[in-house]
Amino acid sequence: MDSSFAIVAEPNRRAILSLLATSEHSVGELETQLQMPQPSVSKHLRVLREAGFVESRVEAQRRVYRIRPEPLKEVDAWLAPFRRFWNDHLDALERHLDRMGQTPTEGKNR
Amino acid sequence: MDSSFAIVAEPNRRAILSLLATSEHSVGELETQLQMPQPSVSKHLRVLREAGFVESRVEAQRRVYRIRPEPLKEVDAWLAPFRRFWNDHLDALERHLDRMGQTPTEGKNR
DNA sequence: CGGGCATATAACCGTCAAGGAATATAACGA
DNA sequence: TCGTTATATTCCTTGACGGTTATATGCCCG
Repeated sequence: MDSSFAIVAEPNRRAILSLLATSEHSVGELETQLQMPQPSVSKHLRVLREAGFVESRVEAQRRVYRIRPEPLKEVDAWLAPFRRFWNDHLDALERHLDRMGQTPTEGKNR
Repeated sequence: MDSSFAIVAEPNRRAILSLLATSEHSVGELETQLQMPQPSVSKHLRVLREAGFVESRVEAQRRVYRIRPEPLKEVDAWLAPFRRFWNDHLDALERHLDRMGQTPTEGKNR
């Protein structure tokens, strides 16, 4: 049971997930959209399914796959501590710097 | 030059990044904190450096590493289309499920 | 200059996972 | 039932990656 990151590391799996992000798709649809051999698609879907990234619904002879959010949510959660490196609203950063005693000479005009 | 996801897939590299998320650290500090052989740390740092996840500053005989946000930012960006699966206000989620087709399983609250 | 500390690189090895080809399973229609 | 479509599984090979050990590089200080 490797980490969710290892699952998402595979480019084809990311492609599959991206397609499923928009709407659910059958194996055949994924196959043609990605121009990738069917056994490959099935194998990646198996990995994704067993890792909880997708689930499938049976519809006649087709299996229709859709996203399951939980594992990607974990990935998202792991990123949280890093978001401040880019997201940070400027004012929060400024408050921090202010608290640190830095008087940013000038260059901050408002 | 593989994708940023492959870099982050490695658990030890994630550990390194997590440590650096708080503050910068020298190689030796990482080595002891993670209880991992020094060559391993250096190799992972090399991978992280070449992929742009970290950069190093020379301080006497030490190299002090710190985070560079860009690649993680890319990862974060890739997640964007999926966020609506969990972040979204409940009613948006319901709209989504409606669009995805009716799966009248129970448990419609969370 | 020489020795010691801090970090990087090299070489080797084992593992593991992805790709491809062939085949198996399952469900539909006639 | 048979044939066809849709998907899953198996087997095999191959390449990449991480761990380990040993060695190299670089910098400081006596």
